[in-house]
Amino acid sequence: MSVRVRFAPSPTGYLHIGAARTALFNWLFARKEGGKFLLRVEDTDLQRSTDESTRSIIEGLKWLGLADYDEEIVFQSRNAGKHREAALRLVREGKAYRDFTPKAERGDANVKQEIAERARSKGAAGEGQDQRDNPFRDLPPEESDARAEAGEPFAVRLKVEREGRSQFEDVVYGAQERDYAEIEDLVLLRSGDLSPLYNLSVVVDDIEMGITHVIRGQDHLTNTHKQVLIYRALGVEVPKFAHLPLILAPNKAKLSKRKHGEVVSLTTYRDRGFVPAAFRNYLALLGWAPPDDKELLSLAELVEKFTLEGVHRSNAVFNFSDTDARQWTDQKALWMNAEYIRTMPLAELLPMVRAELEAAGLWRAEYEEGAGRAWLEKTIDLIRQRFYTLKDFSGQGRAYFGDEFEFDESAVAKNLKKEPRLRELLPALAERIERAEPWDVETSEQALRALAEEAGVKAGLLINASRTALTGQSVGPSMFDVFDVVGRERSAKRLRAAAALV
RNA sequence: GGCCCGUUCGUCUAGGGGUUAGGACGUAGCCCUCUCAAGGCUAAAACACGAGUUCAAUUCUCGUACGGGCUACCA
Repeated sequence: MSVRVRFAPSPTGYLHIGAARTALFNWLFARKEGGKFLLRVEDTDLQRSTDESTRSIIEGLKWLGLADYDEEIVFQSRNAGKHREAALRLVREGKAYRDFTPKAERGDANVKQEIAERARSKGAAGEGQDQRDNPFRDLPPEESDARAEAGEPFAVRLKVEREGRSQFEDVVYGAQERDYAEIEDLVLLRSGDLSPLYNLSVVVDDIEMGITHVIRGQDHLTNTHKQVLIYRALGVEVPKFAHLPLILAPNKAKLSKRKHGEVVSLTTYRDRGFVPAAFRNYLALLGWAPPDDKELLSLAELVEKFTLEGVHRSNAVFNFSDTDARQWTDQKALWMNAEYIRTMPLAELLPMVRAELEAAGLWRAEYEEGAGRAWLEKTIDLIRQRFYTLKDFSGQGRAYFGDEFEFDESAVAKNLKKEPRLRELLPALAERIERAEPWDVETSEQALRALAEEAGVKAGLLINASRTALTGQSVGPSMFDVFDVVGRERSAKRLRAAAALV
């Protein structure tokens, strides 16, 4: 049977990086196996689900290059009828039962509190109250039918056997067993509107979609037993399960939007200048490792090397600091982004730089073609060597694309103010530069070194002063490349202007 | 509380009965050098603990500790 997997996010917010990784692993597995990658939006919680979240999730997948799902998106809420039908069928077959317990007795108002109470009261076996004591569990079918027909509200619960163990094989975590006594008679359909609950919906949809491998976060591992029970009751073969280790915050807690903010949102990485391929590469290495030491992997290489067996069982810590701005996200992710920026084919980088320059109002029509285009490519290739994110092109790289840029105070202090003679040397250098023939990297260097020698100063003095004069900064590419790219006139102008800063 | 899962440098990880426990990020140093990166070289840095099995355990088994997940008429 050919592989069919799905990514099934619930649209209750932006795409979480953990979810993004789950999507990636599903995608990689599908592509590797020549199977289908499907998308299902689990929007059954109408209160919390929004169309905007759905859009942002799809956008996120698109950004990561995973939006080529093979079939129409399935919206879980639209299948509620099927889910209900399946549960009602189980009632008819005696595998599930109607629970007529009135609302007042349920006490499901504050569940968290209930769990806490349960923790305090030792000795209570299994989850919650043992539903096998539920008086409605063995209600004669006729009576159950009669009460239902009379309009008495009821929930539908799965009848879990009293003795025995549930088991399944997880591709990542191995053989899993759980005592039936640990599993309550889970609710399939809510009382009143008979709306389906998560575990039922997932199973029915996965059956409907012909899912062969359920690849999802480890937080679903324990509940998988419940789902296996539903598959069995429905008389359907269970798919293969592969649970993924979780991504944790530095304090080892589950990474959550509420507690950890924007670092967990995929859109943050897009907005802060990440190259999609770089972030995808980084994500792939969280909870999985290739068989060799190679870490910089293209999508094709990831597909080739990916195996579910290579996924590990221990959770991974996503290392970042909320006090140190330089470590706003994991250092390795940042490093990988820099690596991609400086080594990826220029043709692939260009559109991203363009978008960044356009957003910053630095894009010019002349960059489209011809000499302007050639200049743009040369310049980007030069400055990208030192950049970490796409944002740097409009930030640190600003002086290359426009005449309005800021002078870094410490750079001015260090490279301009330290030597009063620069007041005269800078204009002198400007003159020499204007006379350099032909104008290129060699002649500008000769001009500068000649002036330094005549004036009896170190070439470094003029070089560093020039760097600050031309770019406002103390760091950057080789100075003569900067002269070249900034151009003769602009260079001379900036050198003269900088004399005033000395 | 119960059940389940996990534990190799700060972080991501490789490895697996006998290894100088390997790589990457980060950190430090040196080289290169007009600055800063990049690059090259080097360094510091790990098998949670205790038993057992074994000639030998980081690797297997069992405990303990610690961490995580689940435990809803949420998804």
